[in-house]
Amino acid sequence: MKKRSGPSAAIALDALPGHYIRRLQQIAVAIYLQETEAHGVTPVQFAALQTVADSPGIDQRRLAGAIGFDTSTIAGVIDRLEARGLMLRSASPDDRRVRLLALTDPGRALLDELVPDMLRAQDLILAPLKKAERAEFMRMLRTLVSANNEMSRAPSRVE
Amino acid sequence: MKKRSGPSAAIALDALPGHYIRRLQQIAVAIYLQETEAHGVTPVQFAALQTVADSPGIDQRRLAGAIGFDTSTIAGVIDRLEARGLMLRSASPDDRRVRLLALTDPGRALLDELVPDMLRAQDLILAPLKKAERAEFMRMLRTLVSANNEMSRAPSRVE
DNA sequence: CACTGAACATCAGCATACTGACGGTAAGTG
DNA sequence: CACTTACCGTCAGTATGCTGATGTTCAGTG
Repeated sequence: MKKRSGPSAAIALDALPGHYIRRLQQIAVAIYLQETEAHGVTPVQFAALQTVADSPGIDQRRLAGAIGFDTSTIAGVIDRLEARGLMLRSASPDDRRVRLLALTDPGRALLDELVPDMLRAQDLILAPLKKAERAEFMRMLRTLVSANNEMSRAPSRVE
Repeated sequence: MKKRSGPSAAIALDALPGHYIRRLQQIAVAIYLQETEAHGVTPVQFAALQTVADSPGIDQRRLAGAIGFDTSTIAGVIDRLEARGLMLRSASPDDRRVRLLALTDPGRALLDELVPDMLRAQDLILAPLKKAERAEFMRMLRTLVSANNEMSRAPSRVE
């Protein structure tokens, strides 16, 4: 299998899952940005907006858990959304450590405009696969992510 | 399926390929870093080292193309590898715009130490899948990446 | 109620990534 | 050979991500 038995043998990047996963992530982001260009919302910002829309009053910790963010990253994301007037941060009345999140009306409106474009991007990402393959690919993606969930610093937490 | 039929209906992130691709990329990097922790080489740095090892004298443009880097990103990557004494940049005698890359002896030595750990990480990433599924998953990954290659700013170029 | 430990948000530092722009160089054209 | 065009590397600006540390606040204990 190896081309040489000695050191510095050539390793084909093509054989490495990590390499393809990185490339696919680059491509998925590029497709998303192309389809949603008009709205100026990054993939991460979209995930934050959508999750807060679904669970108004969620705190940052839970938001991070819901999408697999690092809590040290999320502060900046929310800063930018807040600066654009799309999201609001407010102190929790019960626990002064906690900051509760909610969308503003413009935030909800933008999200509504964004969703169709975002869904089109998702279809485009998987378009090169045959229909039956797409479901299979998603199933394997879910298997890999849930089985290895704890490996990342920001594991997904349903609750 | 939808909670509401009107605007701001809940979109399950679970249904979005982009979300899972992002999570899998996070996880793949985390596994790689865990297995190669001792060497302090990031996934991107590894790809650069390996590619230069396979093609000594490659220029930055071609290196970027080989791994799907953006050329504006690669400068910093090489800066750091050069600062650690792992890679050398030298002016091309034929074209003074071009900088040629080569590994130093310590660079080659580090790469040799790194490869077994990196390969173990790759196995771990796909470990949750059954053996037959792994090949299938890689095949679909390749399909998605090559079909959408041109969508990213840094498409892969074999030559 | 003082004390300790845990939890939440944030920050500094480092490393990708992408956009758009720029200076230097080469190559093709008239 | 002067001129235009294209190419290579770089840089500034913005946005994730991770590690490790910090300040504030809460909760459990004696």
